[in-house]
Parts: sequence; C-alpha cells; structure tokens
Amino acid sequence: MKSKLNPHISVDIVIFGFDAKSLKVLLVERTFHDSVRRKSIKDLKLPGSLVFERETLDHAAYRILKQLTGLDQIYLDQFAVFDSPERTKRKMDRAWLQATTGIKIGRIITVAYYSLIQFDRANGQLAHLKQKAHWTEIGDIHKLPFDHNDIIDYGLEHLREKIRSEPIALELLPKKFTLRQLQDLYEVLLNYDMDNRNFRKKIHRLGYFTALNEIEKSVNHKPARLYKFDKAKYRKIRKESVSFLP
Amino acid sequence: MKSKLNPHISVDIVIFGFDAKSLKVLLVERTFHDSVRRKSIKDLKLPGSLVFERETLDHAAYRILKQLTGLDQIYLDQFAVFDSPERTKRKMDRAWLQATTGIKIGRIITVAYYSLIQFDRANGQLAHLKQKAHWTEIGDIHKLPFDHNDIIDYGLEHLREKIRSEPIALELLPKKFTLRQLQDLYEVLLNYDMDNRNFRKKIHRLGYFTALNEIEKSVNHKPARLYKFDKAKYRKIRKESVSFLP
DNA sequence: ACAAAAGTGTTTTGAATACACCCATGT
DNA sequence: ACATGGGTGTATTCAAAACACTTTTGT
Repeated sequence: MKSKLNPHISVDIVIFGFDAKSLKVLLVERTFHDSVRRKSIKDLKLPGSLVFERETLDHAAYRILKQLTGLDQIYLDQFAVFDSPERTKRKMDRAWLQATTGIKIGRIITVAYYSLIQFDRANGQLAHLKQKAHWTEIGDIHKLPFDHNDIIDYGLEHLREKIRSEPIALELLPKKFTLRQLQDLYEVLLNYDMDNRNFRKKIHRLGYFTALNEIEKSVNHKPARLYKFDKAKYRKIRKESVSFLP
Repeated sequence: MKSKLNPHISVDIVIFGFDAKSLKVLLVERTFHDSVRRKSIKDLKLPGSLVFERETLDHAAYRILKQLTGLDQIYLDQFAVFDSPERTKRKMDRAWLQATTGIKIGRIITVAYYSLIQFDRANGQLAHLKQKAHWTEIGDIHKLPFDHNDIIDYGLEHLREKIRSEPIALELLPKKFTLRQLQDLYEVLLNYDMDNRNFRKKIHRLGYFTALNEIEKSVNHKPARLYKFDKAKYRKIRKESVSFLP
C-alpha cells in the first residue's frame, strides 16, 4: 500500500567520508525553477526527505542512504532534532519545497542523523544519479539552505564526542588500512596532532587491531603493514572506563 | 496571539530526582473517563505535552517543567526521538488522547528529554497541582502508557553515559553536600560500588570541589564536612581527555 | 561504652607523554 | 644515492586500584 508523505517531519543526513587526510560531507544538488522570481536555482543541500506516514525515521534515513549510495548496512546515528519555526522561512527554500513536494508546507521539524561511509564505496552509484551529489571538504562548505550548516556543525561535534568512546571512526576507512591512515583520520577528526610512536603503542595495547600479512603496494617509500579491526575482540576486551569519576 | 497545538509532535520528559540513595522519576497521574469502555482510568505517565505551532521543542519542555515544578533553570537534555507508528496504537491511549486534547490524533512523534532536579525543591509546588504527580523509584515503575517505559530506560542510559564525561550529576544534589552523598549518587547511577578512599582522593584531585567550613547537623555519628561544586574552577580546569585514543 | 559513619596513607601497577634515529622501498 | 614515509625503545610522571584502622559524634 502506498503511503503519503507526512508534511511535518523530515530527516536529514550528514554523510561523512574520509579521503587522503581530508574529511568530506556528501551534498546533493538542488535544482528547480523558482516560478515566483522566474529564476533557475542550483545549489547544494544535505540529503534528506520528508517521512512517509507509516515509516519510521530510521527507515527514512536508510532509504535515503540506499537511494543515494546504493549501500546497505551503513553506520547511522540520530543526533538531534532541528525544530526552529524559522528554519523553513526563507522564500527560496519555501519555493523549493513547494516545487518538489507539491504539498503546502508549513513548519517542518527535521531529525538529523550522521552517517559514516567508506569514501569510495559509494562513488560508483553516485556517478549515475539523476540528482547529482558531491563530496565536499568540510572546510569548503558554503552557505547551505535551511539550517543545514548548523546541522553539519553539530553533527561533527557529535561525531567528535562519539569517537572518544567508541571506535566508530573505522567505518570511514577501508577494511584493510595502515596505522598511518588511522592516525591521519583521528588527527583530522579531533583536530590535533598525535605522537606517532605513542599512537602505535596505544593501538597495539588496545588489542583489537590485528596486523595482516600484507603490505601496501606501489608507494615510493617503505610500504606500510596493513591492519584490520577485529570486532569480536573489541567487544570482548571493551571495558567501561569513566573519565569523570572512578 | 494564541497558537494552536500541533497534533503530530509532542515532548516527553524523564525528570530524575535523587533522595537517600534512591533514584526517582517524576510521573504524573492520568485520569479520564473512557467513554467507549465506560470506565474511569487512573494511572501514571511521563509528563509531556503536544507542542504549539509556533513553539520550539525546548520551549515546550521548559513549559512543562515550569508548570509541574514551579522551577526555572533546570537541567534539560534532549536525547532521542520516539517515532514508531505503533506507539499511539493502544485503544486506551487513543481514548485518553481524544479525551484530553479534543483533537483527532493520528501518529505522534515524541521528542524525549531528561531533566535533573534537586529532589525536594519541587515538592512544594507538586503538593498543590491539580494533576497529581509522584516521585517513583526507578525500580518500582510498572507498565506505563505509550512507550514511556522505553523512554525512561533509554533516558537513564543516556544519563549514565553523560555523567562519565560531565559533572552534571551534581544537579541532583543540594548546593551543599557531603562526599558520601556524592559517592552514593554515583554508585546508584552507575550501579556499582566504589572504594571510599580512592573516591575521595579523586574528588580532591579533580580540584573543583571545595570544602566548606560547615558540617552536617544532627546526625548520630561523626558529622561530615560539606562541599560545593565550583563551576568556575571546573570550566577552567576541564581538559579534554580521550578515552578511546590518545 | 557503644553504634555509626567520617576520614585518612601507602604500595603497586600500568598508561600517558616526551623524545630521535635507522629501515625499506621507488625513482 | 636520495627522498619519502615506516617503524621502533626508554625514561619519567601520574592516575588507578587494592587495602584497614582511627576519629568524632549522638545515644
């Protein structure tokens, strides 16, 4: 049975990717003809959608991810609700909503998620989308529609907090990775440099990264050993540790 | 200008209190006449409300807190959205919604908050409410309407996580407290016992708890010194510390 | 005097940090 | 041979954890 869209609730997703020391967010193109101002508009926004009447928010989020990247089983975390009555106030945004949904839109509350994907796994699908999508480096994101800039900022804050206690950053790396890639990733996310020897010591001490019998190929320096994250070991070893109090 | 209620979005709040080694949640009575089944219903639920068309979610949450406890400036944290289309499915709950709002209700998405209040500060106001409210020990909470049990469980999980990195648990204690009260609080929240000497050592090392020149009165044992939390010192001293990685 | 909880110190173990050089590969 | 990043060890400092007895009050 076909379900109707609920015009009050939407979902928006900050999809993070990591490539060669840079943190990127996947943005989609928004193109439409603003019939009031008789102008064609083309800009970027976060991927998102209204939610169907009978659909859960998580389902809507996965639906968007699937449609955009072709992938299932992606890391997804709900982090906040953006609900200012002013957020759908700009004329251009209202015109776009009207043009794309055909529904008369008033206030929309959006539930924000962030998602972590391995940078290049989606790129095959991305190339063939009708709605074009672009990986945009986090520092190069300009003014976006609605409150999408706030959503990204706040999402990144949440991600930063989260990686302090859980090894989810690995979702951004390929299955096999070098310790240098791992360190680069943490340095970008946390925005500070780490001592290479101490970093490696810590990784080894943690006990759930296992070295493979494989090394990098075709780099013009000493090739690095590849590692993988051992999820089963992680779950076993993981012990709660309170930073504020004993 | 009077604003209408938005019948799609609500806010529910898990209000925590702590008293004499026990963690409590503030629940309100729900009484109504179920005209379909010709029965009077009286049970407990989380405090909550639909949101006005022009109101932010945070505002709705503070409105509920104020009306219930008479207090402003209460610690409040949004932690999740509960959106299962099934959550408003039970007949009795639908009858109650119909009876209290007068609006025809379909699916309601609720945004959940938890709040920390100093146990007895609200009790003056609570005694005079039309809608009766009860502090209920966390272990004694039985089946509640909608998905309110899930909301409480998940809220407590979030609170547990949060106190690992921020000293918000203090919101549950009076301004002046003994180290024993503080330890009891952490033991209840984290659900394990701590070594008293090590606990005190840690508190002193943290450097933002200051001993007052005051002691407990009229206890039939050696009276304990009172302490206060020094917010300014806390902000100064607080240094980021990553538990998962360097 | 007794009951009840407050308050205190030492030792051991392990993580965090700081720091500089040799190694393996491609060109 | 040289440029490039990979990979390694030691010493110090500090927090975490384990552990038992004396002190002060009210009754």
